[in-house]
Amino acid sequence: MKKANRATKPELPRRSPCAVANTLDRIGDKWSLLLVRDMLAGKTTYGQFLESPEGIPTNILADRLKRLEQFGIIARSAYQERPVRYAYALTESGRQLGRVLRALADWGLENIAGTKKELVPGSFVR
Amino acid sequence: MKKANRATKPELPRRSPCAVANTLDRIGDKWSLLLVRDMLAGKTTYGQFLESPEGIPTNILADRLKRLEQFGIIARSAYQERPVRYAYALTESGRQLGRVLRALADWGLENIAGTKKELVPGSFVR
DNA sequence: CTAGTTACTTGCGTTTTGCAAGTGTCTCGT
DNA sequence: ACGAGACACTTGCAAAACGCAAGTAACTAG
Repeated sequence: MKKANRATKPELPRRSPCAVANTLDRIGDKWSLLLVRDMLAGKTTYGQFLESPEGIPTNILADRLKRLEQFGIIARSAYQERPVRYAYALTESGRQLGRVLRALADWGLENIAGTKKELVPGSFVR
Repeated sequence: MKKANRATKPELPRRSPCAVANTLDRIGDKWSLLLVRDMLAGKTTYGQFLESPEGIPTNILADRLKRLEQFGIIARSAYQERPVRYAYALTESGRQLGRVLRALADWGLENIAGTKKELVPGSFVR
């Protein structure tokens, strides 16, 4: 797994100047947007993310949190000392991904049988 | 690479009933939505997809076209016999992904410096 | 008969993913 | 003071996905 010190912006190799391509290079994988979904639903800690029904592996979770932080989509802060515990929260930039989430959810609801809108009621309803 | 006969619906293992998760399992990778973008911009052939600036590898392209067809997002049809040449086009379901593309493009434009809205003018403007 | 075009497939080395287990820090109960 | 437990990760390793280059198949045009 990639070794990168927390909170330093990585210069991603740019495939093209396309806004869609560049966005996908940041959040275009199977897990990143699920974490954003969870945060929009109010989750904030490592442990809470692990509880989601999709079952993200712990190493992937740690990696994605680091990436999202580096991209300025989320921010990490200690919510208590002794012992130190961290909370993750969406930045303004991250909150704006709500529109993407909503579009994805709407598409799934219309086009995939048996899918449900929310796991946590009231999270990203219109 | 996965061996699957064309146009048969694959039963994807369902990570959860969440609409977002299920949508991501279909199109949540670095290439699928770029193909949808290209089709919204009017591209239809294998050769045209290869011309896009991101430079998709040929085996990935063939695989993604097959997947998207299996999910009912695009449809393949021969646009000429002798020699047989194929055209790919979005289905109604695929066209509805335009909303996702627009959300992703808007986010990129606002949050990633140096990104541009379109490669082909008039493709998926509001 | 040779070259060119289109649409792929195949091989293979590299990277990413996923599962399980382990580590470090600190609290609490006895 | 000691052991169990919670939290937030890290490490090792096998399996899957990706990416590059080259090869194949079905024609057409010269």
